[in-house]
Amino acid sequence: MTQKQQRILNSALLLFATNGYINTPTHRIAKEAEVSEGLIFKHFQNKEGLLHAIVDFGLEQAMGEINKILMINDPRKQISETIAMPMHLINTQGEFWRLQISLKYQVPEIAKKYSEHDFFKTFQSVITKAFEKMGHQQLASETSMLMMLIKGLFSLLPDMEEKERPQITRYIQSKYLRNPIV
Amino acid sequence: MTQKQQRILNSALLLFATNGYINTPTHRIAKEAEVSEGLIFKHFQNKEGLLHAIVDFGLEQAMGEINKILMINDPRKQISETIAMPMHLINTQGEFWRLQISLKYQVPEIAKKYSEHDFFKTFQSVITKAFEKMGHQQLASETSMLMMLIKGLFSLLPDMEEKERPQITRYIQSKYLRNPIV
DNA sequence: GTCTATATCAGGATAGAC
DNA sequence: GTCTATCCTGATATAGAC
Repeated sequence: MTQKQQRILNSALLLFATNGYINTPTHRIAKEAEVSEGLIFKHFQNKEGLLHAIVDFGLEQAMGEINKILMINDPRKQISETIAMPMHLINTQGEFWRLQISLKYQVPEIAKKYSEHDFFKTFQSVITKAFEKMGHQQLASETSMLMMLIKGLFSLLPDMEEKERPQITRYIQSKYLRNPIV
Repeated sequence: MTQKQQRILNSALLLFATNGYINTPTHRIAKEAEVSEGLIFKHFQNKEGLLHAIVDFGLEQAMGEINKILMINDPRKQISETIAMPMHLINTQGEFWRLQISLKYQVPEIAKKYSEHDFFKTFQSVITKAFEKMGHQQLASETSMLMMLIKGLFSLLPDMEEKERPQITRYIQSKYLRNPIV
């Protein structure tokens, strides 16, 4: 990975996250990264290749976080940490998650492909197993309900000030753990 | 409003909602509506004009719903109905709200402009006034919290089956009304 | 690895006839 | 009001030199 390659990735992530993938022409990325436009294509084949490089890297980083949760024993603690995950990820990889969320509306096919990524699969399985340990009845519906709420967090949090994020996160945690949904 | 004008609006709404505004070329709309491409521009000046026509109409319809809530006396009932609003709107104007939600990620400037629309202003003022009547202390933060949750519903519900939508709606209603957030 | 120059093409928009 | 033909621009992508 050369210096310029790195610069391209950084600039692209920033621009994609800010203005959207579709609304970011490659010449804009080149300008921002101070490289020639052609270089982008030499390194990443095409614009979509560039996007993939960014997303793959971002999800790989995020995997680290989810693996931490996997190692927790107390299932209630696991659920609680899972609910806090969107906040943690958005606090640490803000641009990436902004981009990630926008993909669904910009390049649905690609977003769909990534929704099958290990990261999201593990996310879901952590929840299911935790609920199982807690002895919940309707595993499937409990799980999908919580997944929904978490999706909601992913789309809400990026628009909030960082210091406001814990409030809604704690809200979901407390209300959810107090009496889960039937 | 001629027949063909109507057909253009219908087709555009459907395509915009399904594939996104940016990903829908005007010739595709023309084909779907079975009119010539030029006609779109004669009637709506440009692609953006077409979008405005669609959104203005959609929001006007939605205003009717919010006005119903305005006439309710019991503030708790008002809050409860407000939380149910995303579900009602998405059930009745599904395509339009799919589009509306996607705009933020597709044409941010336009989405921003519409976020100042009467519809959203009224929405917010209904909540504030209801909380006021209920004697809440931190009006501003209570209101913005609920607005957040409602935004979340708007982005979640379109992806759920219609019959699953009441569940999460009722969840928010019950949990929220039982003990609102501090 | 990197740049410059250029090909290609799709999509938005206009002109003019009917 | 409506259609056909056409223009024009901006964006992706390639070629070839260094």
